[in-house]
Amino acid sequence: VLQDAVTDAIALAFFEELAAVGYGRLSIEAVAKRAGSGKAAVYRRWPSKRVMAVDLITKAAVDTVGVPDTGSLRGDLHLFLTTTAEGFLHPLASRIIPDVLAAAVREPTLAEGLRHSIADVRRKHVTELLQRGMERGELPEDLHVGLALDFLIGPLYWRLMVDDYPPEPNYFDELTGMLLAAFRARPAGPRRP
Amino acid sequence: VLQDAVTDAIALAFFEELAAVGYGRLSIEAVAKRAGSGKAAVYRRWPSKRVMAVDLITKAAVDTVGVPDTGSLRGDLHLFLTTTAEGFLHPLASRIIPDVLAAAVREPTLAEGLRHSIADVRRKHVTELLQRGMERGELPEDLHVGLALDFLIGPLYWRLMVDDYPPEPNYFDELTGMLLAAFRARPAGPRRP
Amino acid sequence: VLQDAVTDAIALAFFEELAAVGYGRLSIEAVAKRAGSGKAAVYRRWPSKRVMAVDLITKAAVDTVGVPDTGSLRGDLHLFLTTTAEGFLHPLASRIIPDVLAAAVREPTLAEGLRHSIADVRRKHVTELLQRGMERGELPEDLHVGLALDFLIGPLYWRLMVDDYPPEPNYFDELTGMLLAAFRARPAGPRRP
Amino acid sequence: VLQDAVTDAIALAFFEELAAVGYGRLSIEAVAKRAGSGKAAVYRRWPSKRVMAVDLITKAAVDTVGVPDTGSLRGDLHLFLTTTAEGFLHPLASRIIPDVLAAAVREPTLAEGLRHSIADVRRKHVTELLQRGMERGELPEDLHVGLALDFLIGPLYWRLMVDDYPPEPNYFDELTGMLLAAFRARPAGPRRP
DNA sequence: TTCTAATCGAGACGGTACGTCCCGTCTTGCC
DNA sequence: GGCAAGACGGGACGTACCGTCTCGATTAGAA
Repeated sequence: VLQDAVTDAIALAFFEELAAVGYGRLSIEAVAKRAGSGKAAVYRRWPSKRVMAVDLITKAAVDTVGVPDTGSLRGDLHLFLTTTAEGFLHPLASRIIPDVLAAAVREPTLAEGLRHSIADVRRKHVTELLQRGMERGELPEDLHVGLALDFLIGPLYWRLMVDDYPPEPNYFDELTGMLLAAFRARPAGPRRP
Repeated sequence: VLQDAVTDAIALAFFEELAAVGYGRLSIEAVAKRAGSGKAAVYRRWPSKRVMAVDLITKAAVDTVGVPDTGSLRGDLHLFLTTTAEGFLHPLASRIIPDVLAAAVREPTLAEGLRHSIADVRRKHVTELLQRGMERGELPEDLHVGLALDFLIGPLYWRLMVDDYPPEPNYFDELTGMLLAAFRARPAGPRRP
Repeated sequence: VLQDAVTDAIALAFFEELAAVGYGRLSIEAVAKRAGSGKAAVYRRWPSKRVMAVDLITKAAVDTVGVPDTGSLRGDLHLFLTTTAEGFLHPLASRIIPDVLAAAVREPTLAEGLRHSIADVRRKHVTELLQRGMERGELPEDLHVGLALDFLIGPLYWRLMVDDYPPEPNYFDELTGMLLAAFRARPAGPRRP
Repeated sequence: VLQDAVTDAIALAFFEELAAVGYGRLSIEAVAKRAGSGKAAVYRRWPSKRVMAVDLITKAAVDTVGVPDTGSLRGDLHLFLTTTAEGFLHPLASRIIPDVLAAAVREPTLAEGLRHSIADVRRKHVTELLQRGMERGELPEDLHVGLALDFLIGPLYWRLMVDDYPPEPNYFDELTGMLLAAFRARPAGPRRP
C-alpha cells in the first residue's frame, strides 16, 4: 500500500521542481531528492515523467476553475478577470504555466489532458457567463461567443504572462470596460454609415 | 577568422533544434551535430547556450516586424493580424515561440533581449498604426492605447498558440470587427445610463 | 556497497589496457569499456588514474615475489633466475613492466609505491638467499651484498627487457655460473699479484 | 627550402617534450608550441609522430657511443662504466631512456631503429674492448662474450635507471672489480671439486 | 503479538550526454 | 613558398546524471 504522505511529498516536489527548472530539464531523480524520497518511490507510482506530469498537472488544474455569478455581466467579468489574474500571478503558477504550455506543443498526451481537464471546462463556464448576460439583455443575441472567449482571456494572458507587465490599480476596470464595448457592439461587418 | 558558412549553418541548426526539443533540452552538442560542425566551432562563437540563444533569437526577431500602412484603420488591422498569424503558424516558429517565452521566465537576460529587440519595436509600430487611425478620425482621441495593444495581439495569440485552434476562413474579418468595436466605443468607466 | 565482481573485472581490464596502450595513453574510459562497466563504476573506486594505477599495480605485485630455498646456493640462484625470467616473459608483464618503470619516473607516488611493495621486499628476500649461501660457506663473508643484488637481476633484466633477446636453452646455467664466479672471488680491489 | 633554424628548434623541443610528458602523451602540437613554430612546420618535415621520433632519436643516439681504449682492461671497463653512467644520469636522458624503451615495445619501427643505430654499435664496440683484453691475456680465451655484454651494462642500468639509487663514490671501482672477477673465472659449468 | 510481505531510503549499476580540451588537417595572410 | 597563427571536424576526457535494480531497515496489516 503506497503511503499517502510520500505521494503528497512527491507531488509537491514535482511542482516545485517544475517551477524551478522547467519541464524539459525536470528529472525524476531531482523530484525524488526534493521530496526526500528514493527514486523507486516515484517510479512505483508513475512509469515515466510524461505520465507523471499529465496526471499531476491535470489533477491539480481542476481545482482552479472558478464560476463567478454576481448578478451583473460587468461584475461577472470583473471577478473572472481578477480571479484569473490571481492564478496567473501565483509565484509557482507564473513559472509553471508558460512552461507547461510549451511542453504541450511537444507532448500530445499532455496537450490532450490539458484540453480536456482545463480548457473545455473553462470554456463551458465562461460560455454560461456570457449566456447569462444575453438572457439579462446585457449582450446582443448574435454575439460571436467563440471570439468573445478569446477576448476574455487573451489580452489578460498576453499582458501578464507574455509582456510580463504588472497591472496598474484600475487595470481591471479598464479591461472590463473595453471588453463590454467589444461585446455590446453590433456584429462585425463593414463600417456603419 | 571565423567562417560565415559555418556560422550560418550553426544558426540554422540552432533554430531547428530549438523547435525539435525545446530550450531546456537544447544542447550545444546536438546543435553542432545538426550543423555538421564540431562543438568547438560553436563555442568559438558563443560562450554558452544562453548567450547563443539571446544573440540568435534577438537577431532573427528584428527581421520579423512588419509595418502595415494601407490607408484605412480596418485595412491596417486586418493586415497586421494576418501577418502576425502567418508568423505564429510558421512550422518552426509555432514550436519555438512558446518555448522561448517559457525560457525567458527563467532567463532574465533572454527576457531582456526579447523585450528590447521585439516587444518594444512591435509596440512602437502598432502605436503608430493606432495614431494614424486617430488622426483620420477612425478612433476616439482618448483611446487607451496601452490596453488596445494587448487587444490587438492577445486574442490572436491565445487562439493560435495556447488554444491551438486553427482559424476559420472569415476569422480575421470577425476579429477585426470586434477589435474596431472595442476601440471605437467610449472609454471604459461606470456603465452608461 | 561496491560489488566485487565489478571490481575484479575493472582490475583485469586495467592491466590488459596497460599492456595494450601503455600508462601514458591509458584512459579510464577505455578501462571501463574493456571491463564492460560504466565509467562511474571506476571512479567510485579510485579518484584518478594515478591512484588507481598505484593501488592495482602494488597490490598485484606483492603476489609475485617468490622465496626460493633449495638447499644449495647454485640451486637457489638458478631457481630465482628462472622464476624471475618467467615473470618478465609473461605476455602481459613484458609489456607492462617497462611502461610502469617509465611512468614511475614522472609519478613519484607510483615510484614510491613500487619501491615499498616490490623493490624492498625483493631486496630482503634475495639478501636472505645470499645470507644462507654465506652461512653454508658457499660465499665469502665479505661479499658486497648491495652490488650482488644488482648482479642478480641486472644482466637478466637487460637481456630480456631491454635487449629483448630470447634466452638460449642453457642460458640460465651459464648465467648462474658467471654469477657464482663473480660472487666467490675475493672482494673487489687492486689486481691481485 | 626548409629553414635549419626551425628544424633545430623543433628537434630540441621534441626532446624536451619527450622528457616532460613521455612518448605516449607527446603531441605534435605541444612540440610545435614549445619550438615556437606552427604545427605545419613540423608536418612539413615528418609525416607522423612515430617517424619523427625514430628519426630524431636514432640521429641523436649515434653521437653518444664512446670507444674507450686506455691500455688495460680494468681501465677500459672503468671508463666505459663511468661514461655510460654519465649518459644515464643526464637530466634529459634519464627521463627519456626508460620512456623510449617502453615505447619501443609497442613500436617495432622504433625498436628496430634503436637496435640498428645504438645496440648493435654498442655491442660491436664493447666486444672489441673485451677482445683486446683477451689478446692481452687479461681474460680467458673461452669467455662467454654474449653473457659478458649483459654483465657490463645490466647491473649499472638496473642500479641507475630501475632502482634509481645514486652511486656511492667508490661504486665504479667495486663494480669494475666484481666484473673482472666474473670474467676471469673458469667458464660456467658444474661446480668444481 | 508475531509473522510476512510490501514500501521505504539509499545508492551502485550500465549507460548517455555534457562542456572542455586537444588532436592532426587545412586555410589564411604576412613576410 | 615557407612561415605563425588559428579555425576546422572529430573524438576522448572526466563529470554529472539518467532510469533501473539491489539492498537492508522499517512499516503495515493478517494471523
